[in-house]
Amino acid sequence: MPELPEVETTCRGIEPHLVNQRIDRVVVRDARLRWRVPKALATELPGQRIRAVARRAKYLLLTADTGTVILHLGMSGRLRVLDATEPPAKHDHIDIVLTNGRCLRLRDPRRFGAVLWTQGAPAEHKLLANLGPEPLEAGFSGEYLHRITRGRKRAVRDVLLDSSVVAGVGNIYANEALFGAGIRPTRAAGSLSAAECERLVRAVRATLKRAIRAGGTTFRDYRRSDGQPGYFQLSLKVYGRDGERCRTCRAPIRLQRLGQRSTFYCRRCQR
DNA sequence: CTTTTGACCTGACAGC
DNA sequence: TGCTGTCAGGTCAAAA
Repeated sequence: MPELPEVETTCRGIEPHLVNQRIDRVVVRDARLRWRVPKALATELPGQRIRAVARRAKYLLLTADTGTVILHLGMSGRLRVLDATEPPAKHDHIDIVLTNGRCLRLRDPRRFGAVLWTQGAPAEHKLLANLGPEPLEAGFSGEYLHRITRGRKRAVRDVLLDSSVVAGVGNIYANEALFGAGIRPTRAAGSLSAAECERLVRAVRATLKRAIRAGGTTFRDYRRSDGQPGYFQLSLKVYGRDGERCRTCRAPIRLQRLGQRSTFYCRRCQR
């Protein structure tokens, strides 16, 4: 469900409600997420203050006094800040209850999400240690993409989804960025010229920025932390539009299976 | 080393 | 209405 723009939107939405607040208790109704939710969460956090809320790739990092909560929304996760007295619904697995009576509540029907606790530097945590550069930061450049794709036969779409290459790009935005750059998702990554890599990097950046500005994409059931939908789905050029006409050239958008997942492209605009 | 595949889950939706 | 099959925004671990 949530890709980088959705996680960023969530991060910005919850941050003002959490920073400098003190944690009263942590309620774990179901610990069976992707990895079992550690008991340390409920024993360590009460009494601590949340110092910062940040995002790295699709992970949210809640910095407390003695450690950091690492939170991933998986495919179906959603975070909201509401009154702690609000009765939990089905799939509302975890509450971080604040002393001001509010709480951060995680709902995750598919339980592909994760909530972990680390006392060390988050960047050195096993899950974060091998992440590539943030797509909106300088480390993700055309020169970088060109260099690391030399000799690679993988489809360029799959390279964009590889979090060790670039962090936080999912299937929707990979497809949208490839349309923006005029490159077919199925192209071998190693076949891209330096100019194409530069175009692709610019397209990834532009697509993500516009999606963040629109509050993310509500394709199925994503919601912002305040319950509002995102609006970027109105701007999608190819994703989910198979059979419909290309907004640029009117040719029908193609759906193709690439690996296990769908990819969408315009045969005329993307080469 | 690179690349592909299977696995983890529930819910929404299409088609019968 | 209800059954069955398919698909889904992620990503790790194991296999090829």
